[in-house]
Amino acid sequence: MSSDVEHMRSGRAIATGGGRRGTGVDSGTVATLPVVARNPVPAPRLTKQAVLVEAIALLDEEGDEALTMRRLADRLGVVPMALYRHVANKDELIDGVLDLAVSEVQLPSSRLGWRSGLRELGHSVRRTMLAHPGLVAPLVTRPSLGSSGLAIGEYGLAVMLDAGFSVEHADRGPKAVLTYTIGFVALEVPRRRQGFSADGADAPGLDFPVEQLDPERFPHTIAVRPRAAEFVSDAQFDYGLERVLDGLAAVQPTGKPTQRTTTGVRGGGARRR
Amino acid sequence: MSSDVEHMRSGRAIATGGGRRGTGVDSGTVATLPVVARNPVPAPRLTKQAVLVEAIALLDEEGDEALTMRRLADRLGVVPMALYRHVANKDELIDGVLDLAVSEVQLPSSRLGWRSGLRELGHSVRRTMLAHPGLVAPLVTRPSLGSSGLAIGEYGLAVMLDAGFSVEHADRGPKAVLTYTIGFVALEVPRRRQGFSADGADAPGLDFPVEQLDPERFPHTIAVRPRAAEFVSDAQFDYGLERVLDGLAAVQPTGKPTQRTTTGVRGGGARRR
DNA sequence: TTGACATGTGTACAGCGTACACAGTTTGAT
DNA sequence: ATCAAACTGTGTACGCTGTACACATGTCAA
Repeated sequence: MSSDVEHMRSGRAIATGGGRRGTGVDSGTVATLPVVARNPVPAPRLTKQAVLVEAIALLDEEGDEALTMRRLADRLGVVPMALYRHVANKDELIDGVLDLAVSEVQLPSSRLGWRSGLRELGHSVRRTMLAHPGLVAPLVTRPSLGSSGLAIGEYGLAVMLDAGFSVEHADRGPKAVLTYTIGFVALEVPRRRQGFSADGADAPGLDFPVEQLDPERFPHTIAVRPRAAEFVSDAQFDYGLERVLDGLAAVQPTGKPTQRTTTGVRGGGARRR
Repeated sequence: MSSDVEHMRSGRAIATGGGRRGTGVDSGTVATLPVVARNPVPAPRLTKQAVLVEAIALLDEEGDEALTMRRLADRLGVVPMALYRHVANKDELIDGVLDLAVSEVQLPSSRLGWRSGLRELGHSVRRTMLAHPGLVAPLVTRPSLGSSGLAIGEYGLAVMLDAGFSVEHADRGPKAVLTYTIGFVALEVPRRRQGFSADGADAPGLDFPVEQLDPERFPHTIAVRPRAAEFVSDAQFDYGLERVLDGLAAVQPTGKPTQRTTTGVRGGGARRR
């Protein structure tokens, strides 16, 4: 879950826990006010959590360009500089938001077997990223890998080692799956953003209609044209994912045969179980 | 050829700010010379090409954050707004630069066979993008796909159809390869940017040392730790790429067996044993 | 000569991230 | 009970960004 956003600071210090503020024992200068007027509630101060949560909401609602310190501060009813008491700068804000989103990724059951496990992992990652399209750019752009990312890695590792893969394969296999998955979503998101017709009437991401392609240069592209629009489809995602999984099956240690539906026979189908 | 910097028309005294435009080049003398010194040469005007070429140079030399209209204009010895005669806005500039870079991708020989062809294509794309790290973010971020991108698609399609793959596989297979490749490079570039030691002493992209991971939560990750740094290695790239290719081999039509080459292929070792 | 057209200049503006000095409240030590 | 230190939010200000707009200049066709 989200919770562990901050703790990774080496020193404790940060803490920011929820409840620590004590009862106001003093009275002091406040005397000018009636005693009763003191608000017993410690006042809901801004916290890093609150900032990150609001940031992700802003991102989801208004897109990545809308995420500015000023707008975020506005939504929190606060002046822009107030945010800097809780995040060092905008980069740290984005890292925090990213980790928050990554923490939403649902890890598949660990009883699943390597193939189903990795497949579900890929789907889960894609689902989460599509829910926060504004975070895809930061995801591929930033080097940081929060603890939530580590948990994903741990899952992949575990499921592969359990299946009898060597350490090398267990390490690299899930990385390949995630690389493919993240790459797909990264390419997919901007193409979804600009509308495209699923029937392939016009290929998304092309600056010009297929009609005016030079038949000399692009004979096959023209012939296959109706498929161009498929770059962002579920089916295309599944297809590539299954190919990676097939590739892993091909190097699986022979000791434990998996239910790969045998038959190198075409099968062609994207999904196999 | 980036040096087509300006030309400073002699006649013009108007000034335009004093000192800048230092980009040097010609004719220090001048000034206060006979008024008649009209320049008969039509003057090498700024062109869109020149702007794009200079932009890519700026990007490569100083990183993506350095690519601003003002800095680019400076390098061209011109006022910022002058650029807008050649590109509609910064987005179009970036699209142009991106397409220019993509056009540098060397397509492998078409006699190569699907497996080697796609492998070389992946390597070629990666090589090109690593040569222009500042362009990776735009590559995954923008929906546009210039004609150079189409040529890459055409190549993949051709090599697959030649090998006897069905239209569906010929369409989707190369897309899977490219998705993986682009995803890998996208993840790789920011991790390369922040230094990391290849020996895995500290894993890149981690905000904290492996030592302080909770052994309960991350047992396998800790055990495998030396491999963490490998996220950005050539070997990891090759590994995943070979898995995708294996996956395609698994759905290859049986009619034409391919030489599942175990040979050669650049040092990139991820081979099975 | 004229005048349309293309190209580069200069100024200006809104918006961005954030440095810095300050004010209010809360807390801990005395 | 007092006082100093510490947080946390405020206000102002700076440098940088992309780019709208009006204008100066150079070229070429009529």
